[in-house]
Amino acid sequence: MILSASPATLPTDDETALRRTPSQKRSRERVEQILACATALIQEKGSDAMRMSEVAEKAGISIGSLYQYFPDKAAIVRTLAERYNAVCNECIAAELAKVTSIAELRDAFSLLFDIYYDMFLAEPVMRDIWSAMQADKALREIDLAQSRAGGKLLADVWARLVPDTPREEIDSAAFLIMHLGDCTMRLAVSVDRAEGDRIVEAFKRMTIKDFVADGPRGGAGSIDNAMTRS
Amino acid sequence: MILSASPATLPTDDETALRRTPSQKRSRERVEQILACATALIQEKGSDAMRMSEVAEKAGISIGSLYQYFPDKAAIVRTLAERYNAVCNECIAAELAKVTSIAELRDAFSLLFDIYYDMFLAEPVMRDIWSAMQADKALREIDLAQSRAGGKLLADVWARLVPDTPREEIDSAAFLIMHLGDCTMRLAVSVDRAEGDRIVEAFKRMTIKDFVADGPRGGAGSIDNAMTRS
DNA sequence: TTGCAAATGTGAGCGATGCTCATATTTGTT
DNA sequence: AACAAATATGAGCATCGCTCACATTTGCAA
Repeated sequence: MILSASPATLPTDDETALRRTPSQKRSRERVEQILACATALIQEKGSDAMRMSEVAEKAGISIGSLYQYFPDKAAIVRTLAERYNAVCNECIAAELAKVTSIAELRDAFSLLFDIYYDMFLAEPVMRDIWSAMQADKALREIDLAQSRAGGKLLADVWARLVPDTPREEIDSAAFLIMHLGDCTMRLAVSVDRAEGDRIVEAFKRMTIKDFVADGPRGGAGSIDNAMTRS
Repeated sequence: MILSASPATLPTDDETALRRTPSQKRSRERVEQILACATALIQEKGSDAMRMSEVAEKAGISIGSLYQYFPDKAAIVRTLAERYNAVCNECIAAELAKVTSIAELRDAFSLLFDIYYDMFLAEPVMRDIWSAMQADKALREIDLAQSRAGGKLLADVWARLVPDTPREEIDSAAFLIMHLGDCTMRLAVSVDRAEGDRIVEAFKRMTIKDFVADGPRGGAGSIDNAMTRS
């Protein structure tokens, strides 16, 4: 599991998500333990079926203690979501940093979605959390913020490569692509593996055509550029 | 509102969703009234915050009567979802029926997503239902079935136009495009109108490039066809 | 019209669950 | 040792989906 493997390198919890900032060592450990137990329970039965009483019991603490740190059940899920996002962000930033040409952008994008797909396949908890997303408004906002952040990274690169396209258009297209990447992953892992693979490939081809055609508006390479623009 | 405007032309309720098939006129009216009140409440406060007691009260019936027809709260939402789907299906089938060339397919697709976008903009209840989707497994399956159904319509047309592409690949790509269409609509209506418009346009361009390049695999029109295939 | 079974209606209340709060215990500091 | 701040506790409250035993209405045959 991504999170438990290297908790030290991950960002500290968003303070807004915690009810009380743990100042003593014992309580800081307890927060980590709560998150670990919640992760295990989500893996076992899903975030929806996860009971706060179960989390407390598994962590060996009382219900009251649980609520000392997390204002509500959703806050636990949100904290985990933000940690997963941080991992994704590092991947995206690392891959896009190297890009200096459209061909490289295409390759980076292809690789990025392979990595992303592997993560989704390997992390049932991550999948569950994104499934629960729609039910929680705050979680949805975290998700969109994530797509915006990734989209901005992509748009910065993209804008440099196709300087004649309006920035607004680039931003919206990059935001959309990042978001649809998420959607594609969720879809791909919900069907059988063979179809999941075909779906991910189809998505990559679709988006890559966007790049090869020199930007979101379609460039000289696109046959029907004039018609599409009208 | 789509549903209340022409309830007679809509498909009768999926029998599996109803606990008891209403045989008398009174109860059939009651089912419709329940759905109408539920729609109003979802519009007002969202399906999550909608209380069964409120639905009963607004419909002027008892809690018990409510549960005579709908086995649970989700069943009400599901029934509404299926009605919205039926409307969408008719649109898709109607537009795709006319298509005999790739250019026509492109135009039909463009028009289809404009219609779809308008529906999403005009129907807050529809939006809410799709947001609640992830929380309900059965609802998610309805959604995927819908994408599969639309995808099949698209794949049939597509396969005729690009006969050399493996059918499996076409099916997966068409399924993906339909699903991503949904995702794009949900995203577009969750941001401000100007950005929503740009997002829908970006999606259409992305998918249209897919068609113009002669199929999901990319055809002779695609510059880097050989590279993409490898 | 009357009688009767099937259909439909009712709402008190059960069970489950997220969460609170008054109180008890532990920790760090002087 | 004393004390305040931090932390821990769990009985119990409030909410909500849903059930069930019983009442009422409807359609129909005699």
